[in-house]
Amino acid sequence: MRAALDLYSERGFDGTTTAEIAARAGVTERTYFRHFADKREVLFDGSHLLEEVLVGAIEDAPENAAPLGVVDAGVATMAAVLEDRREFAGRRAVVVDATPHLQERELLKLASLRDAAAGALRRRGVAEPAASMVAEAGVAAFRVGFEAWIATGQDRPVADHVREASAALREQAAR
Amino acid sequence: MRAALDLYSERGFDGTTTAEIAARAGVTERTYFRHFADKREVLFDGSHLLEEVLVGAIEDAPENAAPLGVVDAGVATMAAVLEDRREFAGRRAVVVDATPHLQERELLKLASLRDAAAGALRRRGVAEPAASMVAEAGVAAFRVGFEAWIATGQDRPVADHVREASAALREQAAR
DNA sequence: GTCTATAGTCCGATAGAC
DNA sequence: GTCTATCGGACTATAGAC
Repeated sequence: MRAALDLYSERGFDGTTTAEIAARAGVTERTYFRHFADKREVLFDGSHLLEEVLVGAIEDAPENAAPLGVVDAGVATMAAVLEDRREFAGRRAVVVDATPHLQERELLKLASLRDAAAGALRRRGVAEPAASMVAEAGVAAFRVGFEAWIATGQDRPVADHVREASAALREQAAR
Repeated sequence: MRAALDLYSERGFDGTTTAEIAARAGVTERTYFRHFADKREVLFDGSHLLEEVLVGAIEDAPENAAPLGVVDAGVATMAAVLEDRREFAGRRAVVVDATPHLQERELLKLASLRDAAAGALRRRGVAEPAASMVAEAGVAAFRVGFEAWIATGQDRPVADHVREASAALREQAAR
């Protein structure tokens, strides 16, 4: 993973071959593909951990709490996990933003996060389309907040940015 | 485009080669790649048209209309464009839902739609992060409404489903 | 670890429309 | 004369089969 991020940063995603990543990591190309399904996946390894945090937060929330509040709290918790990895997250974000192929994979991971959150809400009794829309809103706040955190040089906690994004949506919905 | 959709429906996306698509359309493989950047793009050709509809609707809205209302109206208009193509849209949705590679591309197109809407809102003076969040909410309503339309056999207008999704989010935001 | 199919790029040639 | 469409061959890297 480190070898890949370094190479993608140095030469760009398209300018890097899987053989080069494998060589820098000291393994063969076949071994690379045994660990990661494709050339992109190497940058998305920890994403299922975030999903567990979000789903867990939704499941553990008080029974009759408002769905949007539950999800907003969950995504803020999830964001806080990234606070410790700010350097890796920042370098990774630069590469992803520069590469459409990586953006696609990132969006698929966010969609998986959103589906998991919507499922957890439905299990709490939230009906459709409310469950899907609340999940979308939460993941959107996470994404927008994360981007602002990266863009502003990470001087404020990422969870603050995320909460600011969800507050902005609530305000607009009330107009 | 017809050749590709037919083949993807018959044999699946992975079971179809670009050479086969080209052959069925009566051109060479090289010609296929001059029209479409890759194997996926052939199913996403009209998407920039939807973007124009949405951005146009946002630009033409009354000056001090509420941003979320403007975007909701815009995505409902955009959805209505698909009403005429319900058969193509339905067949296409089946293939996309079955194929992660195509889902990724679909998500990228939705992200492009979202960025275009956020940009149009900023030009109207909406600040961040409100502009991004309102754009996310609108595109989410479009996606959720479209899926419900496909899932229910298209017996009600797609724009109805989209409006129902945005109404559900407003309701949740008020709790 | 070996072998192979296929997606996708780069080079260039040709030909009709206006 | 320029624009745009088709086509061909050779090539490389990704990714899957075994």
